[in-house]
Amino acid sequence: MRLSQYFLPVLKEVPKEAEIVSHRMMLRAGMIRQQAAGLYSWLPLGYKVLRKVQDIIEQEQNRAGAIELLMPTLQPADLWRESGRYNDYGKEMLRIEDRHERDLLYGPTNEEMVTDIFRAYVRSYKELPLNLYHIQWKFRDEVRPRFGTMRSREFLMKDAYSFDLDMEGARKAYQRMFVAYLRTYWRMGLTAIPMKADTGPIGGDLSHEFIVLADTGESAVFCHADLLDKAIPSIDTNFLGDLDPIVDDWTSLYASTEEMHDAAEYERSVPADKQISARGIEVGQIFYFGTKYSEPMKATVTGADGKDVAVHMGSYGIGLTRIVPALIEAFHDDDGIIWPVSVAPFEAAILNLKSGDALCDETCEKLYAELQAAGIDTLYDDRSDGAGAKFATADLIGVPYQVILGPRGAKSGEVEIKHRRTGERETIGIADAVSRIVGLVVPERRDTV
RNA sequence: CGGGGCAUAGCUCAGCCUGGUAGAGCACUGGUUUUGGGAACCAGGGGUCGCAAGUUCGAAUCUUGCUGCCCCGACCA
Repeated sequence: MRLSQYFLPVLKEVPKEAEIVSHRMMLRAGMIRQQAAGLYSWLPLGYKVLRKVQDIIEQEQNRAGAIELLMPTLQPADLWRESGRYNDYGKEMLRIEDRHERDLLYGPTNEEMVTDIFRAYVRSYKELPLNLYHIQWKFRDEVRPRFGTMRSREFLMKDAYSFDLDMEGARKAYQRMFVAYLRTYWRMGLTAIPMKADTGPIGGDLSHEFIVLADTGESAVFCHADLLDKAIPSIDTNFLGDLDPIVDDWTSLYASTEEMHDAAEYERSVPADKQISARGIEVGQIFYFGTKYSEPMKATVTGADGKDVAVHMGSYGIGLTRIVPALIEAFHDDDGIIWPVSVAPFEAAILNLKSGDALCDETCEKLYAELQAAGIDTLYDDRSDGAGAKFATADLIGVPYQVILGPRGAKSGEVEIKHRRTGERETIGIADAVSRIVGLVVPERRDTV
């Protein structure tokens, strides 16, 4: 993309409403625009990141055997009356009436609707297990939305729902999502730790929140330090096989959010030099809830013994519009964002320090064409601005690798490659620049391991 | 939902206390000179001072009501 042809409204000054670093940087980098409290437009740069996050989530959900569909944002109130939640949910749920005076609601979640789809078509235990997911906009009328898209009223969420004949089947479904989540966050460059979470009235141990450690996190968390560098299940993990060893390994070390924290157990099981007490951002939750919806909504299948049983369900959420700011909280410095390659809006940027100079223009055009031909998602800063402005913009929007070319280099046949994350700079012959960028970028995509 | 605060140019803000022709920096337009870390100079354009009522000869400024937004807390399947 040529920057002169793009829409990238970066801000030099910080809008006063932004408090935390990710919110400030999303506004400054021209990623989002607030339209009302808790409502945001995603501008091109922000939307590009959001799409990359979505692609990774879809790939890993599909790999784990979940099947994608799409349910509407508006739902009939009657479904929620069946489960009893229409009255229970409170003012967080946005209620709407259509022209025929039918009660609708803007969905805050989709258990009822997916259960309705399931019960309409599935009759036999032979059709199980089943896991259906979608990625759709949700709305919760938060009393106090804040921190930009970290806690907005309208938000994009991946929610998966598993259906199984019994508790044991549901446990396996849960484990598949557990492993898929480990891979999903890792692919985005995030270290997300599964922590014991509250299961409410259901009980049991089948609920985890996936937490990214960050100073600005909303909740206090406690965990064993070794969880921070545990190996991630590989791309050839067999999701139809036995996942117990992986899940057991990850859940054998102490990790808990504040609500479930057991201080005595923490002190007893975690050596003092391994104790991590920090703040964290919840970027996902997986949850087994049994027959909570299948019973009242009569989502049953006929078992091998000829008897009808209510299916055991679980739900598995990832907040996409929260992951983007969480990534920024995890990866930034004073100059701006530092995107991991796998979610970066552009993988490399070419900075033409003297647009209008014939040799600079010609060399940059050639590099741009070659990088694109090599499959690198490239931003070419061909604006007529000064060098300083180009450096500042590139650093702010966080492109992982900058290919910097000025009149000096154009003459001597060299470019400078700046690594955004480390600040490292290397000078390299122009002829070698493209293969060098490919060599740096491709392994960091994390899409083949 | 309790408490606090803010609303003036696209952005950050001054002016308000003590009523009298609406300002600065950045951004934008034209021009000249620049060009390796958000350039300099010259000349321009841009405002129902959030909305409504009131007080006054006169309101950005004082009063009342409303709306929107932010911060702290409570809340967060």
